[in-house]
Amino acid sequence: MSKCGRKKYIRTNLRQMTMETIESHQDGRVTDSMAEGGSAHMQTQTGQNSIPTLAQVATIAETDESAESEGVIDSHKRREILSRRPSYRKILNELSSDVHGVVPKIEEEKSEEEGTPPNIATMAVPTSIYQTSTGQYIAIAQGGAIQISNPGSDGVQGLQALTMTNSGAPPPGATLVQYAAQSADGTQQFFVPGSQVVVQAATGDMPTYQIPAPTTGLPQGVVMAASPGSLHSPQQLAEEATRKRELRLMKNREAAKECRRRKKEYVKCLESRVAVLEVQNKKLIEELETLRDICSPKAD
DNA sequence: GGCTCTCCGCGTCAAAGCAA
DNA sequence: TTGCTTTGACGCGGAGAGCC
Repeated sequence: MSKCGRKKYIRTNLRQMTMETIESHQDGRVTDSMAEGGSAHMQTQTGQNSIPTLAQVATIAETDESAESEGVIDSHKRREILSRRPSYRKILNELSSDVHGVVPKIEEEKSEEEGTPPNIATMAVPTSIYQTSTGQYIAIAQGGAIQISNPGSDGVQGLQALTMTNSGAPPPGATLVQYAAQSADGTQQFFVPGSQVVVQAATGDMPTYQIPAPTTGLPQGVVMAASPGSLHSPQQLAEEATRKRELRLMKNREAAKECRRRKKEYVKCLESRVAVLEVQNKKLIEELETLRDICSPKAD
């Protein structure tokens, strides 16, 4: 069996286990909501049968539990929950609001910490971080110092000197950045926050990029800076499409990492929850046995 | 040492979810 | 409706353990 074959086998088993969990719930209190879908498979909006996810199972379990404790269930709400794809963050945060102290809350975006390239994280806290089309990171500190790091290098090794000029008559609030392009084609593009997108290049051997202070009301977020000049030629359009794709892939790469981290945290929380409930269950069984002994003494 | 198995993380794609 | 985010699924490669 190949690697992928084995993985698929494991996944299939996981799905099977999940299905069994769902089916066991069909005998219980959530049967009405499950019956709406017609089967244990979730009915998606596109009409496809999809396998319920771990999170959905957890949601069902959570709903089941709350039904037991509160006795009142909004079936419509449950159907709504079951029909949606879950968000680990949301589920975990909801759990944490229900069970304080047991389930740690997933923190919102730690942008300062997680969004910072590893090579820059150990240096002075920058106010802006840009990425060039070649993967280099450019950090602009509050003092105006600019640092460039290569993604492959470690720490300060990737730093490159950068020349800043304020000569001439720059527009108010603008800082002129001169960066000697070292790529083969001599082109450099920056990814800059949306509120700071104005990039201007001078013709000649040394391209000049202008990054004014954020004065616009544009939403924050990393936006790829368009190369100077018009984008009307097919080649430029193709380059723009390529840049957009690279940006999308980069974002999705980071999103996937974050999603996996959340999923791991979510699974850990579920495991700890299981442990707590098992202990509770054991205690209740012992209590029940004790009460039985008291209420029905042996007739000797 | 080489081989196989198993686990893990990553990058990518596609589709669902969601907010404006 | 649209654009962005989130997440399941897939394939790949690396690492560690066990076996020969």
